[in-house]
Parts: sequence; structure tokens; C-alpha cells
Amino acid sequence: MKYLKPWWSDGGGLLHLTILLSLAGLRLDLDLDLDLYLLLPPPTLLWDELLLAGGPTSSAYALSPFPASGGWGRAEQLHPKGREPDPAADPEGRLLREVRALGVPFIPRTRVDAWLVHSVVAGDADGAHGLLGAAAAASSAGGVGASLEDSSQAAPGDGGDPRAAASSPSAAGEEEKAPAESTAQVLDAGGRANQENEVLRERHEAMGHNSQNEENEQRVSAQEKSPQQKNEDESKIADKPDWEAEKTTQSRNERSLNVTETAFSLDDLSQMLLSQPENSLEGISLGDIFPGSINDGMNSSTPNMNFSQAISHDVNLHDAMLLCPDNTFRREPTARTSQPEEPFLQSNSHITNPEQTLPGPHLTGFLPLVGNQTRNLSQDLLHDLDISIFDETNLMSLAMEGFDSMEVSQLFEELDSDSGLSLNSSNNSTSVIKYNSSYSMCEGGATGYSDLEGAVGGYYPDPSKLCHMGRRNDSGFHGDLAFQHIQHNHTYHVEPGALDSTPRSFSQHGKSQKINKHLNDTDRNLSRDERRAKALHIPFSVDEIVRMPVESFNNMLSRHYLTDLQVSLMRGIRRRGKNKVAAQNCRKRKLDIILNLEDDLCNLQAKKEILKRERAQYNKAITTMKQKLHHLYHSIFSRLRDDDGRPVNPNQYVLECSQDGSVLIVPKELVTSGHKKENRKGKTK
DNA sequence: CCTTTTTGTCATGCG
DNA sequence: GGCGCATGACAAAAA
Repeated sequence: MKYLKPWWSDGGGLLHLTILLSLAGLRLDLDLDLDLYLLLPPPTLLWDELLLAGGPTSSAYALSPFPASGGWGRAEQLHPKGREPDPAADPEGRLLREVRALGVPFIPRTRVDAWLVHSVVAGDADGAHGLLGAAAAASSAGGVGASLEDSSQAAPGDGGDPRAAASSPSAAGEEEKAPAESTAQVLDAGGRANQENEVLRERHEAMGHNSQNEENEQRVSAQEKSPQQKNEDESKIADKPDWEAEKTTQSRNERSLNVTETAFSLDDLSQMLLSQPENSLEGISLGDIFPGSINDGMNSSTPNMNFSQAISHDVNLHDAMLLCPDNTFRREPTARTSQPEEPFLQSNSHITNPEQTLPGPHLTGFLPLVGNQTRNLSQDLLHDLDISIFDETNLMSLAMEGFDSMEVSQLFEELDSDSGLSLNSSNNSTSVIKYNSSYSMCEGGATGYSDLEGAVGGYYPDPSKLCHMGRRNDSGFHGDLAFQHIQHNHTYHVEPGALDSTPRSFSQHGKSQKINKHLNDTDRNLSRDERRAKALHIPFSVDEIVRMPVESFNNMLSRHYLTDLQVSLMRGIRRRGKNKVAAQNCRKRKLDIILNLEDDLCNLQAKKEILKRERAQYNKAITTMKQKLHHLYHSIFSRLRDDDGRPVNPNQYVLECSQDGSVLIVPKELVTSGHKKENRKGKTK
């Protein structure tokens, strides 16, 4: 049995832990961990399972400080399922007996400690209900694997009022008498990892039964809902925005677990704490808080482990400090208020809802991975993380320039599909950085995307934006994967086929949907250049850039301090805008020309028809004239007589008009011979 | 799903 | 040589 060293005696311990938790993806506000750290798993588990198994997996320990997600109520999750002490069966307080048996003093430091100790040692459901215990009572009654929420319903009326246990049989005096300093010796780091792994593996096998039962319970509760209800719920989720759908999924899971929310608000807790007498401090063992992990693991593995050493090894304070503030302390206020739950949801809810992230089961869930599997997994994860980090570095280099990461990523997608940057990768790596970033990553500079339009410089990042972006995006895929793997294998034993509808696939779909929705809602009406300009924070509208005279444009470029990327983009916008207008004009002109040609064609065709009609009229007139001439000719010959008074044959004579107007009757022979002679003369000439 | 039309963009040439 | 413009060609989006 190990006890947490009273870290208040080690000034750096808490800081180390906080940093580690941040590195591991946990969210633990400093003002809360003063009260919470006693509930944390032992150091070996912290390191081996939080870090070796990959950061995101440790989110099983997530203690959400956000009221909306349960606030202090999340501390309940620290109670491993199936391993809760049974106050009913152990009215005298097994915890206290263990404490006594070990002879290790434990001095609760805070009122929470006192209350916890008091409640647990009191051994009744009421007292143990608060932060830790309701699950214990219910799980003991309803079998293994019940969560606190399960128990809350199983044992309704457990008010969780710590005052109910105020008169518990207190052996705290003995505990308080023991010197706190001796606890540090218990946590000496023995370093016998192999032995520890063996024990952990055995413990996991023992926990398999409990996990299986828990899964069955979940299935039963899920089946209790009518299909119609399920469909309605699912349709509601589908209709809602992704983040709302995630919440719905979360709440649905809670309902499926017959959850009755017993989470404490911070105010409730403080009131409860204030109601606790200071002198009711009693001992509490972490083994009761984490019976599945601490008892076994500590007893067998590292009885001499120094806790502060264990949690601080391989952790660079500088790196950690550079990392964690972005996630925890430099958050954008608006983002924090608008999306208070999102970080937690993003990092955890894709795999399971916060109520399911009980540390106990996850602790046990990690167990088979401790050892070679864990190391392989962690190596794979680290490898993936490194790859993602490089991608993220490129994005970050632009984000460091003050550009919104989401927008920049979209810009990259639009600018060059060959840029090698995808939103998926950025999302992954962003969250990865959140958990594993190092200072050098932030110093990466503008590498890559050199084919974009120039180098980057000038703007300075708003870290909150960067972090906000990281939180906005989904949690790291690697981490989710690892987390899911562990969880499914060791906690819920979910069938692989059932994972399709699990939050991971949902998160991946939701990721693209989220991006599309983001584009659809905000930027759909914007052109690509407008989105680019918006992403790069160019202080001019595209219309201005395109329309202003070249002198004004050049003056504007020289007057304003713009980065090369911005200038290049503006020139491109102007060029494309001009060309766009020119192309439109060109097409208009082309269309006008075609229309004009068509009009000309119609006109010409009309003229042609008119000419045809005229020609026909003229031909008709000519024919009439010929007929009249023929009639006149015969009329004249009918009246002519020769010297003998005989009629003149029109076949032998012709009428010939002379130049002086006289008409002569000439024999045809003379006319034909005369024409031949004239023709000969004309040819000879 | 295929075809056609529209639109944006690039490359090129000209003034 | 830089700039604006015109235009063919191409690809993607839209109808």
C-alpha cells in the first residue's frame, strides 16, 4: 500500500504533477488540484500508464474543472468501477483498516481530504457518496462495474451529504498522530518494472470479469430504450451541430447508463466542505480510491518509489511550462465562456463520455499494455506524433504569424492541394501538440509551403487562437485510437463492429462536417480570394484591391506594413480580379460579336429575298415586253404590201430601224449576210 | 450519371 | 520592362 506523499511538503510536486497532467492531456486546474491530487493514481501508474501508453489515453483521468461537465463531480470518476469499497458490507471502514495495517500515516491536508476520509471511513453510503462513494455502495449492491452514476440511481436518496457521516467512528486520531514525513518513505521508487508489469497484468485479468459485466449492463440499459427512442435520439443528434451532437451523445450515454447526475458544483462542494469540522480528519488510502490500481500495483511493484521522482522523470519543466499554459491558462476568454465544455469533450468525448472516463477501469485497462505492448504502442504513438508534429509545425508557423489556424488551413487546402497539408493532419497534430509539444516546435518557423505566395513574417501569434484552434479541432486521432483501443480491450470490451457508431468514427465524420459547416455557414458566400484575404487578415476588401488604380494600389502596399505573403496574395487577388473582369468582358464581347453576326446574317438573308423578288418582277416585265413586241411585229407585217400588192412574208423580210428613225423592210438574207460581214469586220479589228 | 453551360484562372500576346 | 487588356485554353462548378 502506498500513499501519496503529501505534496504540499514538496513544493515542486504539485507543479510537476500539473505539468505532467497537462502533458498527458489532463485538465486539472491548479486551484482544484490542491484538493484533487490526493485522488490521483500512484506515480508509477501515472508515468507508465499516462505517458508510456500515450498521452491521450491518460484522459481517463480527466478531472474536468468545468462546472458544465460536472465540475467536482468528476472526481467521482476517480473511483474505479467494480472496486469501490462497500460501506454496507464494511461498516467499520476497510480503508481505515488498511491504513492501519500498513502503519502508514496519512494526514489529510484539506477539507476535501477530511471530508473524503471522513465519509469513506464512516463506511456508510451517505458519507461515502460525495466525491467517491456513491458508486461504491451501488456497485456493491448491483454487482461489479457500476459507476457512481449507476449507484446514484441504485441507491437513491444517498444525498451525499457529508454531514450525515459527521459522527462516524473516527480513528483519525491515530492517523493524525503519525508524522507526515514518513509517508514519503513509503513512496520510494523501487524501479522493479518487470515485477510491476506482471502484477498489473494479473490485475487486469482479474478486472476482465468486472469489465465484462459492466459492458453487459451497458448493453441492457441500451436495449431498454425502445428503437423509436433511439432513432429519435439519433436523428436529433444528426440534426444538431456536431458539438451539440457530441453532447447529446454524451448525455445519451449517460442515460443509457441510468445515470442520475450527482455531480457536485463547486459551490455545493465548498458548502459541504465548510460544514465539515476540521478536527474530523481521518486517514484515507489511495487504495480505496483506486483499489484496482494502487493497491495491487503498489504492493507488488514499487514499494519504495518516490512519488515526486516518479512523476517528474523525463519532464522538462521549461518545456512543460511552455506547453501547458496555452492549454490551460492562456485560453481565450470568449472561447472559454462560449465553449466551456469543448476541450473536455474534444479530448475525451469522442471515445466516451466523461462519465465513462473513470480512472479505475482505465487504470486496469492499461494494464495489459504495460510492458512491451505498452512500449510498442507508445513508440508507435510517438512516431505518429512526430509526423504530425512536423505537419503541425508548418501550420503553426503560419499560425504564429497571427493567422487563424483554421482559416490558414483552409487557405492551404484551397491554394494547393499538393501542399501536403490536410485538415485532418492539422487537427491531429494540433491536439498532439497540445499534449506533447516542445518549445522547438513553436520555433519551427515558416517551413514548408514555400510554394505559397511568399515567406511569412510580421504578425505575431495569438497563442489563445492557436490553442483555441487546437481545442476546436478534434482531439488527436492517434490519441483517440490508442485510447479507444485500450478502452475497448480492457474496459468495455466493445466489439469492433460496434465501434463504427462510436464517437471516434463520429468524430471523424464530424470533423469534415464541422469544417464544411464552418465553411458553409460563414464563408460560403465569399469567394476564394475573399476567404484568403480574410484568413491573412488583409485590411482591404477584394473589391478595393481589384478596383483601385495601380498607383493607389502601390501606395497602399508601401504605406501599410504587410507581410510578403500578404503582398503576394494582394497582387494575386488584383491580378485574378482584373483578369476575371477582363474574362467576363471578353466573353461579353464575344457574345456580342456573335449576336451581331447573327443579326447581320438575318439582314442579309432578308435583302437576298428582296432581290430575288425584284429579279422575278423584272423577268416578268421582260417577258411581257417581248410578247408585246412580238404582237407589234406581226401587226406591222400584216399591214405591209409589196409592189405587186401582195402581203409581205414575215419569214423572208425583217423590220430594221435606222438611226434617223425611218423603218425599212429588209430581206433576211441581206440582214444575215450584213451581220456576218460586220461580225467579220469586228473580229478582224 | 452524363452532358452542357458557366465561371474562374492561367498563359500568352498586343498596345 | 511593367502594366492593362484581350483572348484561347483548361478545369471546376453549376445547371
